[in-house]
Amino acid sequence: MVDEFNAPSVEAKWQKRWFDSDICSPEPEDGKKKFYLMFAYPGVSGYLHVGHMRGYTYSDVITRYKRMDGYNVLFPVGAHSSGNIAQAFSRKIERNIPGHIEILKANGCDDAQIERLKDPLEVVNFFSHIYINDYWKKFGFLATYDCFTTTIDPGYQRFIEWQFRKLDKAGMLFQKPYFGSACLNCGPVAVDASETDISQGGSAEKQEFTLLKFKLGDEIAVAGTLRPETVFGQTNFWINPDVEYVKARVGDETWILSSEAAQKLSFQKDDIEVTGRVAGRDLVGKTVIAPVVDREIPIFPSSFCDPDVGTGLVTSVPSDAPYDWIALVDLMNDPAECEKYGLDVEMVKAIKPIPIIRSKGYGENPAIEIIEKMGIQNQEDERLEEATKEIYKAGFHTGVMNDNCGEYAGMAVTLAKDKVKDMMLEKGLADVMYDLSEPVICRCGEKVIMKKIPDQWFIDYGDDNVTEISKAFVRDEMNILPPEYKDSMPATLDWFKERACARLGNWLGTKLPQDPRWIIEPISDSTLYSAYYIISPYINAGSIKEEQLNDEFFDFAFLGEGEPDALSTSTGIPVETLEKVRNDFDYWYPLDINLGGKEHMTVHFPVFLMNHAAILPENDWPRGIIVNWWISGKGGKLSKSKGGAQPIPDAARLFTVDGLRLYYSHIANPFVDVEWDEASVKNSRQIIKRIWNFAHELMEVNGKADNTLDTWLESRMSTHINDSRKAMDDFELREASNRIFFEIMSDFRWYARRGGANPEVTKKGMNAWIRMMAPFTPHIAEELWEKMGSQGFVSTSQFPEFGEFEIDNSILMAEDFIRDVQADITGILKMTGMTPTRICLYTAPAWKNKLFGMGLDILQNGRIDMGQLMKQAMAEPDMKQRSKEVSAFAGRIMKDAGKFSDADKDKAAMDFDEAEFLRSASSFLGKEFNCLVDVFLADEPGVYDPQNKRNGAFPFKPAIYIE
RNA sequence: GCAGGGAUACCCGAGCUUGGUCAAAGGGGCGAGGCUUAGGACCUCGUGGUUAGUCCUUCGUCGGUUCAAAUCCGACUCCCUGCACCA
Repeated sequence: MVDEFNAPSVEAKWQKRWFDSDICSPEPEDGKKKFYLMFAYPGVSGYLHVGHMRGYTYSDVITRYKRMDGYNVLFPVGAHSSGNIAQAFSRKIERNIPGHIEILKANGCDDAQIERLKDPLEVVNFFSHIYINDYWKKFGFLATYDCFTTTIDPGYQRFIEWQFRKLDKAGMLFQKPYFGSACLNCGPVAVDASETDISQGGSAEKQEFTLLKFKLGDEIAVAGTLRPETVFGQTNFWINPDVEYVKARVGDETWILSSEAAQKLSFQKDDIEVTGRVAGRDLVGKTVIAPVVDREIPIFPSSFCDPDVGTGLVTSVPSDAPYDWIALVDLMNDPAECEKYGLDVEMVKAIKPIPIIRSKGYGENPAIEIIEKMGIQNQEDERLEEATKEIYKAGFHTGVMNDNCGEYAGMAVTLAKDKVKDMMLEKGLADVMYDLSEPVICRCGEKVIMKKIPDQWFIDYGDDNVTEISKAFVRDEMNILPPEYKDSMPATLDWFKERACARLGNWLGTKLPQDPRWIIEPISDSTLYSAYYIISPYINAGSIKEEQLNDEFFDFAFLGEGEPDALSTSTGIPVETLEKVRNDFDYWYPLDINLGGKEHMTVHFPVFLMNHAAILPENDWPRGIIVNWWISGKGGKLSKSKGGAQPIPDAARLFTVDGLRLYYSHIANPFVDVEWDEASVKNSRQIIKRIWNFAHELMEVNGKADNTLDTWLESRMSTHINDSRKAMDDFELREASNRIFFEIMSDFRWYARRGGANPEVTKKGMNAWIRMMAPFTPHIAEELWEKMGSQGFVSTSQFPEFGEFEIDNSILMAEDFIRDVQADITGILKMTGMTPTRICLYTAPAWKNKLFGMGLDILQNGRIDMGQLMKQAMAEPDMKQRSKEVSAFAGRIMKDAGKFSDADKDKAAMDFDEAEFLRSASSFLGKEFNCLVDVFLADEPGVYDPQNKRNGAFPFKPAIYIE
């Protein structure tokens, strides 16, 4: 019995040997082809989970293959540490957020370490080491660890400063006002579902309210709306009688609005000052002049006006706003309420909705329709939100403005919305206010508001030139997977306009060189780092000092500008070092593959490409992108109860590293999300063990040579090598691993089952097999490689070449044939339920074989052509005799012949002697079915055939009679 | 809102770009047998319905193109995903 596969010790053994060798520190070699791959580095956000290892593992498998295919491979790793994640992490510890510390402890973090992690820099430092040592090295990644860098390293920051000066020179940096979310204590905060900065409101959206100005005597009542195009349908004005509004001076106007709105606007306007107050109830019953339509409309009371939404004042468009209509209905039905404010009920009842928009699926007044449809009774009904959204959606997408909308008549709502807004802004009838769709609370507990940033810095990704050259490059030069992403990339590049690239808060990152008050934000400092990886080993080793990294250095290293002698004088870097750096860059660049998760599709990958296009010459632009999807838990995140939440090193122990690597490679193609399913992972682990045991059995093989079977095994290996190579070259890891880990194994089994036992051929096959496994499951491959007595690392051996094995198509075909016969016999046995004592096989008569040969001939020259076959056949006297049979058989023959349409196969088929082959295989079949097996020719006179089965024989499908 | 993806047999998942060789790869699960009777390990066969190896009906729904469609076209229904200063 073989020793059990001791994964932990085998893993440790080979990892030590690899990392003690120089595999991971490649040097440029003249004349040797190179391959440069990186994965989008992870943000330092704490412990990672097994899902993250999927894409990283792809990277290692691909680069291992390339290395074995004769490439010099550069595969650097790094960590993204700028932005607020490290800080957010520290703050979570300080605030003792539930669950946070538990996760740390579960991952083996002790109290003292947790205490130290209150410092964001320690977070970066600590987790960088975890990523390298506990994840990537533990998984056996032959990455170029010398390159490791994080985005807050001083050298990296010099690089980013250089990059931003380059962007500036290219005219891609500019400033303009911007409205962003911010906390009054902490400055700018990100509002997003991950809620790194905030404690509540992650799903809030930025909303733009158009502020409509209504004349009310000398003052202006300001109503906020999300639908400026509906001003044509205004019938009245809503105010909450129970709210105290404020008067505020804005420029030379006096506005009436809620105090909350005035507060919000104070962060968005330079000159707003609250000057007084006015009770809502005091305004009820007055009239205002509605903008655009210039109509006098009455002010009515309502309870739905929320002072914290918009301005707390609302213009009423009952045709298209469910709230407005139901509030009117409420008021009509409540004479007492009218009385209270001195309103004439009849006047209220006289208000008629004004149809302004035709939407698909709705009549004149969509709001009324939907209220009736949903059975909404009054303005307190919570479903009004839903109704509003529904109408908004229908109106926005399908609506067309009515004839009563002036110059906008007939215009689609999507267009009219902005046109009407712009017109009002231009004429001074309206203003704009930004708000969040729901309350957002900062981590510090303060409310998050929308704030005007008058001089926000942007990168102009809308630059026509950069956009166009990037699009063309994607189309003509880049290898992007999946193909759908390649197809949509040009549209994404077009869509990408300006992007805010720096912030004023207290974040980790590089100061904007043009204005050091700003810190460059984390997307914008991670677009060109594949270039920095080339020089980071020098900085890590101390042969280039951070202070020597001036712009001239980067210009020389990355652009080849300047002279090394002069540069050496100005920087103090030796000329040889400078020349080596430049040579490295020349050799390794461009990047061949940037591999990253699907979250990068709309932001990182496009800006990554466009920065290259803007700064580097075209022959240094990236050649490829591979996007990988995620691993999730059932119905969402990975979790303790459903598995997959354990620390990565624990998973590696439990499932073995090779098991996990095989799982990632084989479970699905890279372009779908995968649910972490522990049964599947265990199965992958089992496969590793199975291969271990099976390989040991194969090593014991000690039989005789059998030319047919040996050649068959070799031929199969040839096929597998050819197809695996093709799959790997196309980055189809699933296809390749399926072949290597399942099909090759099953071929070895078949070989043994048929009686193959040649130790030389077996060892030769195993030698290739192990090399093919190596990119996927390097640890077991190395161990088996060593046991087989091979020298050196399998990791640095040559991936099998197509010519290593003999290939004989006729033998491949013959084995397929015997399997078909076996399957047919099994089928009959299953149907009849009999236990055979004798099996008789009858090969097809000569005339059928002849006709079959004709069919193959015709097929070789083109497509199936029944007419020609019949014509040709009838010319032969022996065929003519049995013309009826011939025509019946011809249709079938052409169909079967289709199987041999392959040029090699049809030749083999023509020369194949079925009877002889079956006779040689009869002892095998006899063993399989445990009975006597006889082979006859169907046209042999007087053959034993009690049930007259032999007439059913076809070429490659012998007739079968079973007793 | 902008952009994109998918619906395949008990389950997961190939295949669809280049229509025929697709009843539809490969796993898992389940069933039968073997091997072992030490740890649910391993091997073989089966797993739409039928019949001596055939034939029939299937690849979200409806319709179309074609001698021929899971594969091409149109419509529909239902799921999912990314992005919006999060990386």
